[in-house]
Amino acid sequence: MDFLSGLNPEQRAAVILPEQSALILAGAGSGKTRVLTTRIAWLISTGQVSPHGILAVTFTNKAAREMLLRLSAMLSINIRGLWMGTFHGLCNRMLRAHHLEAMLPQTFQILDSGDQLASIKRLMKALNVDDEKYPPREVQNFISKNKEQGLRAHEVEAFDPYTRRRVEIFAAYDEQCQREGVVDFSELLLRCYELLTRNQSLREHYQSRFRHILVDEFQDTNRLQYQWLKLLAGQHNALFAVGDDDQSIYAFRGANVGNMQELTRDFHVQNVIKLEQNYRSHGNILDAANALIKNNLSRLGKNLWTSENKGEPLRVYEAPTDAEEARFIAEEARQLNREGIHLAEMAVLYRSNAQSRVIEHALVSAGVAYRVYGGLRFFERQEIKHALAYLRLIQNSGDDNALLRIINFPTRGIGARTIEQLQEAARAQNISLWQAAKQTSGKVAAFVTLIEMMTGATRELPLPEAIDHILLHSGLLAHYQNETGVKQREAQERLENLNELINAATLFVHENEDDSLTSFLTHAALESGESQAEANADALHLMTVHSSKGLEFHTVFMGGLEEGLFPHQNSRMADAGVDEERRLMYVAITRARRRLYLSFAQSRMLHGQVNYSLMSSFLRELPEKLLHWITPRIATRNNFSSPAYSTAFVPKPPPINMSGLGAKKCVSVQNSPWHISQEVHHAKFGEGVIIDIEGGDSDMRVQVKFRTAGTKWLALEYAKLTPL
DNA sequence: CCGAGGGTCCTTTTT
DNA sequence: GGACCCTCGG
Repeated sequence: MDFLSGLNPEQRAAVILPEQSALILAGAGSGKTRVLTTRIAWLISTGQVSPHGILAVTFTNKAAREMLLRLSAMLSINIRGLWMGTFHGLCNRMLRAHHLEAMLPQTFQILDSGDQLASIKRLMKALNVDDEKYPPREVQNFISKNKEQGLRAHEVEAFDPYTRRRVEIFAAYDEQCQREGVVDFSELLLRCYELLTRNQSLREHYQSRFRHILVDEFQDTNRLQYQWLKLLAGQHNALFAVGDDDQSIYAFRGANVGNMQELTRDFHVQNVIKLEQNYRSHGNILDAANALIKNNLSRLGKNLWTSENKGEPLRVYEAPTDAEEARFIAEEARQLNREGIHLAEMAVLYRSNAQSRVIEHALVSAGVAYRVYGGLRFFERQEIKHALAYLRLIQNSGDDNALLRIINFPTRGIGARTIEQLQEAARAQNISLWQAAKQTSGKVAAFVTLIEMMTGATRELPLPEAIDHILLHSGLLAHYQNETGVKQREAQERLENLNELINAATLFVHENEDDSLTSFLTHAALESGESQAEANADALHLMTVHSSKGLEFHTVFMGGLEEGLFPHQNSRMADAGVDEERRLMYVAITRARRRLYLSFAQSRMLHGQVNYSLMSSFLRELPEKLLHWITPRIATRNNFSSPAYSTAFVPKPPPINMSGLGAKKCVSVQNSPWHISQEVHHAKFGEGVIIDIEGGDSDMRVQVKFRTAGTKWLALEYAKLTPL
């Protein structure tokens, strides 16, 4: 088998495992996608199973596409019968095929999280629920979390009135969705799971079909997903799970790393294969990653190694301010680019999105092209959702969400009062808003006529032409074309996006056998699309550490390594939160192939206020010998004081903008050895940073933010503070 | 029906 | 600082 050549012994062992369940612990950069695809190719080409007998599951559409692409490059035979997709995509497929058994209309629509929230708000209004006491977002979370645990409203344990009320809303919400023929993301999974649980013949059909089930990123599965897999695997099928517990960074959205241990128990996994050889990074980078992640106690255990050389040390930069840090990154990226590294081969990673602003500003100033990942996706844009709502209403008149979105957009003089009356009428007769609208006259009736005309006119049209028709006759195009003044630019962009929607539909029709409207709407919901075009342009990548998972770059800038930001303050509360933050840092480090910059700032603008922080504890966990400090290294790291540091490396004192007290403070700062942002040590409280200073020479008091002991005011006369 | 203005919140995200 | 949401006034 020529595709087996080039695999290392562990990869090969994983690929040619006999037909049994297995857990492959695949470290970062160890070639896990290759192992997965080669395994499938090997199973098929050795005749052990036909493509028909394989189910391959991923989390993202991107991963599914990539696997399919690689697989078709390896195999010459037709792999049509093979099911490959995301959990949601696969569940959708089963539900459509068995919609009657699943008690859904064939053309059921999928609610994205925004639609779901709108749906919940509408319901709560109808039920007269106080949205101060029950914030809709929280209710949404409550519903999704429970569904992801496999629980229906009546199965949720509610011991307090607060939870009981939320359970009631949960139940009413599910009823509303059922009535309207819509399904939210977690419902796709839960409904499919229930379908297979209740329907023995269907379950047995799929069980006997999918002899091999392969799962990517297994550490990210939630409870329901694991149960779904277990159900499909039954007693006899082989569940081949690939994952990395050290890269589990999605506990906050329900991922359960424990599924890995559970898998080995439930499926009597004989041997766990570890892929530890890394094909991505130089040695120093891996050594740093290994040293860091060792501090997590509950691990399955793994140590990355490479046959490559050590490479260069990690470069550490301490900046006085976030703006300075950004300026450094921009400058360095520009320099590297001049030396021949493509901008697209570099990435700036950060813990939270708010950090991108300063960096973008610096990049603009330095004239460095960049691209920010994340943010609004194509199908989530307001104008696209409006256009799709027309299509949804045409498709399924029971879709109240869709009707409400467009009944007065573009404005056609139907006000809030009219809409309320419509909702009351619908509720009273237990009918859809559409049906209620049909009973009225006047402006609402005109709207009904408009939709009916559209329905008739588009029935026989190919999808792109149908969309074109709707854009024109709904008045959407005219609405944006008529925008003037400050909004004109924005409207122009929206018009371009609407045009792009027609292109997307054209492409969709070309690429899919099933080019029905339902299919397109499903596509829009399940694949919200790229956030920005121009993927080919050579631009520096900006993204959160989370979204960098799975990617790699020649050079990585990891910014904002400050205690409280990374690890994030809020993670201290969460169960094993700091461990998850550490895994996140591990992900960040292992993105770099050749060069890794680690930087932090003494002060940072956060929530509109200047914030002073200590260096991240994660940076301290990295072995000194792997690091090269670009700025003078911090004194504590040497165990001797470094006078050079404070004088040479605080070019300008951080701004203090309290007009009245400002002058006094500045004097104090200049005359005393203490200044804001200075790192200090206290005999009892440990290490901290000065964040405020008050009083004169003799009765001077400083406010210190300690690493562990919180923030305290200390009188310098009494407190034993030593500069670090 | 719109837009200005005020209050509130602020970690991470895919489907 | 700024995104978002709601309210109130024209």
